[in-house]
Amino acid sequence: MLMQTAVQANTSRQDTASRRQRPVSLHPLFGSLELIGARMSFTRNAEIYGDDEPADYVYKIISGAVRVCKLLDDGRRQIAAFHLPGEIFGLEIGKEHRFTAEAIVDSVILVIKRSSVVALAARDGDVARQLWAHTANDLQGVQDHMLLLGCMSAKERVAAFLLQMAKRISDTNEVELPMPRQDIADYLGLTIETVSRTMTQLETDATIGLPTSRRVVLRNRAVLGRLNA
Amino acid sequence: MLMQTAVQANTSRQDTASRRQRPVSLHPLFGSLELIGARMSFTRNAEIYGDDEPADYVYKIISGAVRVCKLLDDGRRQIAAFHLPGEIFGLEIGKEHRFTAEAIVDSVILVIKRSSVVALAARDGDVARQLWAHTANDLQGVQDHMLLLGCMSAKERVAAFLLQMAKRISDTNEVELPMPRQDIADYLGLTIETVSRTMTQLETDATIGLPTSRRVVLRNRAVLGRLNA
DNA sequence: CGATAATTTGATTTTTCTCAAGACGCGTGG
DNA sequence: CCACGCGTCTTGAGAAAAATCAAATTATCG
Repeated sequence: MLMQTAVQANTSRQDTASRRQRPVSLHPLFGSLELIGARMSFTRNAEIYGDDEPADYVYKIISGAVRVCKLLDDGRRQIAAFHLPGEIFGLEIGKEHRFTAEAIVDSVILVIKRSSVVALAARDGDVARQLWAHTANDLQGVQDHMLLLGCMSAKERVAAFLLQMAKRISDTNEVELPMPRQDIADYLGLTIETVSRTMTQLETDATIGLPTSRRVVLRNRAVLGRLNA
Repeated sequence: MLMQTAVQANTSRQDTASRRQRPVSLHPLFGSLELIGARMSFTRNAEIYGDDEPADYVYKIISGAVRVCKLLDDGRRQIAAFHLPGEIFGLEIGKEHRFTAEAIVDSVILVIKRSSVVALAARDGDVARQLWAHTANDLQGVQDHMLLLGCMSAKERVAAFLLQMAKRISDTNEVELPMPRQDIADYLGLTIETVSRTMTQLETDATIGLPTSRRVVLRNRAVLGRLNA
């Protein structure tokens, strides 16, 4: 259940006054969600919701980062997506979540009752369309990810990942990755050693720079991009 | 453009009278589509729609089988999904298709104007929800596929594929696969040789039988299922 | 400063791919 | 009816990619 988990993980909840001062998001549908959601804090590695739990809430990241993943019985893990501030996750059409969501770093997350969003959609066709659009957008993301997992070499996967993160996090040539190597590995369908070696290799190529293990400088986007095609 | 492709591929179109005799599908939303769609025939390997073409139509398979795929510049191909009779594909929220759809075998397909479905959704909230549900269902399929591509060994992928096809095609222990080995390989992110070898190995194990290369008998579902976890 | 977690690196094994060739199935025409 | 050609499938041998196992190095935090 969300509340059990969240309450355990929650270390502080902003009061209503501080919420009101926040600028409203520009996101078409979910801008108004700030008004009906509650902020919650999750510490690093805290579970936000679990696989098979009721999907009674929708989440929007205020700050931090989240991984959405599935853990198989034998310990193998696939990370389906990373989410960053401003993004919405956990919206399902079915009754239950199909994946687990965890905070990658300490995160503040807006938690909205799903029923209130769905009720809004029932009255307003625009909102209904935006729910559809949101799911369609998720679909597109997973489809792109599928191409990566099905077609690409380790080097291509890492390159595609770095380009994607640079675009999403800073849209510059320098990124601070919020997630550890193991998360990157589980996202890309590789082992942590292969991710590490590939990064080193890209650095040796002078395709990227690695001031620290988490900080990446894209030195040659042409090469990184060509690795995709 | 659909019409260019489809008209080329189309060899016969049933007349209105014969369409009317067909039983209406039980699918909640799309049952009524029979009334507003046109039947078209596509020969084996004919393109139904192409990547980046306008997504002006939605498709429902009457008979045959379809692959939805993407071809990369360098010739690598990823098959995102197979579709079988009764299933709907090609529904997009954006203006253009993001994948290519091709007939795997000679197929008869109902072609429906997207605008007529979307117009219906604008008036009827139930229909709108069903469009959403359809996309959510696609999402679920791709998510499952992602787990397969990201986590599983060749043997596990083939086993999962065979179980899935058996369930969808006949729900018995014997299946006639409509697609060639190369399609299976491109679906599973493997080479044709690895698929072939894995099939042979499963047959040697007595886990499956292979009366012909396309016909598969599931002899030991327990073993096949355990390969998934 | 020490303990712990995260990352990198090395050596080796396993898996899968690649390249090559052979076998099989099927339809066509002799 | 059989031979031929063509597309599909299987099999084998060797190469390449990535995984695994193990250890060293680096960063982080109290």
